[in-house]
Amino acid sequence: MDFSSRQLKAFHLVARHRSFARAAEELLITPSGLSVLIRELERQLGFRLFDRTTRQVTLTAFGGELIAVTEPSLGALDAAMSRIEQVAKGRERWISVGTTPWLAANVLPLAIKQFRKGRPDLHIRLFDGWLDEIQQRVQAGKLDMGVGIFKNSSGMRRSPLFRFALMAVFPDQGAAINSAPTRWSSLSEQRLISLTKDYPHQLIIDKQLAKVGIVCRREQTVKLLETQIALVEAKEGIAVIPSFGMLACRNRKVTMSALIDPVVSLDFYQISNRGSRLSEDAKEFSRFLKTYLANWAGSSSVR
DNA sequence: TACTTACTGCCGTTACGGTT
DNA sequence: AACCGTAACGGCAGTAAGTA
Repeated sequence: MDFSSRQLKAFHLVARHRSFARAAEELLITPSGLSVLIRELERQLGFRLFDRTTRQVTLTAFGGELIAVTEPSLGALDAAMSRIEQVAKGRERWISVGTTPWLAANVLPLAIKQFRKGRPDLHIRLFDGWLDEIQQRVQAGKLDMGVGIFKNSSGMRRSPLFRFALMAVFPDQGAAINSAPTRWSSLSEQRLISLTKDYPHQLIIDKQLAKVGIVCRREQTVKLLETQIALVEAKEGIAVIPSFGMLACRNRKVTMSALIDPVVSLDFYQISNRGSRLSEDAKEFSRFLKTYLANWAGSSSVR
């Protein structure tokens, strides 16, 4: 069996458009040419990919299986080709990094700005999305790396970037940071403003609360860290957040306090595709980010 | 060794026919 | 009329064999 990436691309286009004519248009060939392309692919594979009449084109069961198997590879191939093309064309170099929206809005841009002072030739493309979305893109080769609280997963290379602590956020107590730490046990009976379970750190917080047998009155569950902090400011309850969330508290009348007994840490990881080597550029940015996060945490005492 | 020629395979087109 | 399939054909590039 020996088929070309062009045949594979043609197959995906016909599957997507459910039409030879429209797929051929996108491929910039005539429908007849596309028909031959698909027929030849089917001959090489030894099975039909589409059931077609002059009225409709539908994927066969085998075609459906082939789509599922080849989609990630084709995506990775496209991404790799476009990266190589960019390097070949403009000598400009790109790496792409995915992270969650809050980090993408509050932490990464400044890190990128600082990194680019030393490497103006290397551009960073930032993707903001949820963890599963980032993981899928890394797997498909559309992102060089992802940054966040990722679970270990087969096919993914995961390495720790930084460790954050959990902190409690209270309505204003006269200072941004309360030097006296807060015990988990003292959260008992507090009204808690939580994030949805989309956030892995919320699961860790819930687990810790359950572990030490604390029953909090679950006041509200919200989607954004900013909303969570704003509700604490409005004295609707308290929150438990990762220390990197301190940025979100800067312009709010709230007081943060380190949580102890026990100190619970939150690991931030960098993930990349196990199947492909991380480029030297991506490795360089990764090393920079590690140092940057450590300095950033130190300067804003968020550890 | 360098060049020419013939062959082969790939990719595409046009023209036309069949089906809905 | 719209759409897909088939047949015939052309252009191009690669390869093997022949020749000076």
